[in-house]
Amino acid sequence: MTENDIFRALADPTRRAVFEKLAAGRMNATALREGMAISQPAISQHLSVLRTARLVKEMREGRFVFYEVDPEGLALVAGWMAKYRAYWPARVDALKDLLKDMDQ
Amino acid sequence: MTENDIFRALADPTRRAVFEKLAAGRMNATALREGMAISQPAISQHLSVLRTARLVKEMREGRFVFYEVDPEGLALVAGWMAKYRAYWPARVDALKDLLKDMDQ
DNA sequence: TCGACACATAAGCATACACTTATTTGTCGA
DNA sequence: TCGACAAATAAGTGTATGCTTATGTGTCGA
Repeated sequence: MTENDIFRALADPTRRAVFEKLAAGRMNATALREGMAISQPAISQHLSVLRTARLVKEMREGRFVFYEVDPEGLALVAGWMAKYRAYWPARVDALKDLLKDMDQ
Repeated sequence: MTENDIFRALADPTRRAVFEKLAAGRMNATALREGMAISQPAISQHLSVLRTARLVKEMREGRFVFYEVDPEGLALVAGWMAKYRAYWPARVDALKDLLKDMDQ
């Protein structure tokens, strides 16, 4: 789970889509696959990459494996971002919203 | 300059190193190359990718081209992060520092 | 104005990566 | 216990990517 693992994991649009789906709530691999034009092994491989990056974590339950967002990976992205905070533009609304949410 | 451009740009360790160097201050391509075991075209190509992602911007001055961090790209990463703020771990110190800095 | 320099572009190459189909492993319910 | 299902792994393939050397383009100073 290095910075490299994370950014390489996030570089693929399909993986970001998977991650986004999981952000809505935990889900098993088959449910995750629904609506995506992709094979079962492909999803499995993507999940493996995301898991290595600690962007998701798995919870085995019988023959199902539920996946959910792992905050650890996000924290590392945030850590990377923090290094460049001097360059964060004040005008970016997204950041302001961010701040508001965190300030509670 | 899409989300995809950004994350693909950040997926390469050499490009992140270049970006980090630029975060210390603007620099031309040749200066940027110093200390890196890489050819001149390689740096030029990396800068092109970073520029497309709006992670850096260029300023031509005579025969030099100075590069510097473009906040635009960082803002997009922040925007992506913001979507998952529900998962941000309170315990992550980096995030707290982040918050402190932003709260000024 | 001409040689040196800064940088970009062209072309080619080896490797990494995302995907596929086939198969394996493991768990459930009838 | 056996057939169906969930998921992972194996193996192979086309394309993307990061690198190189060679060359082009533009700007400077002697």
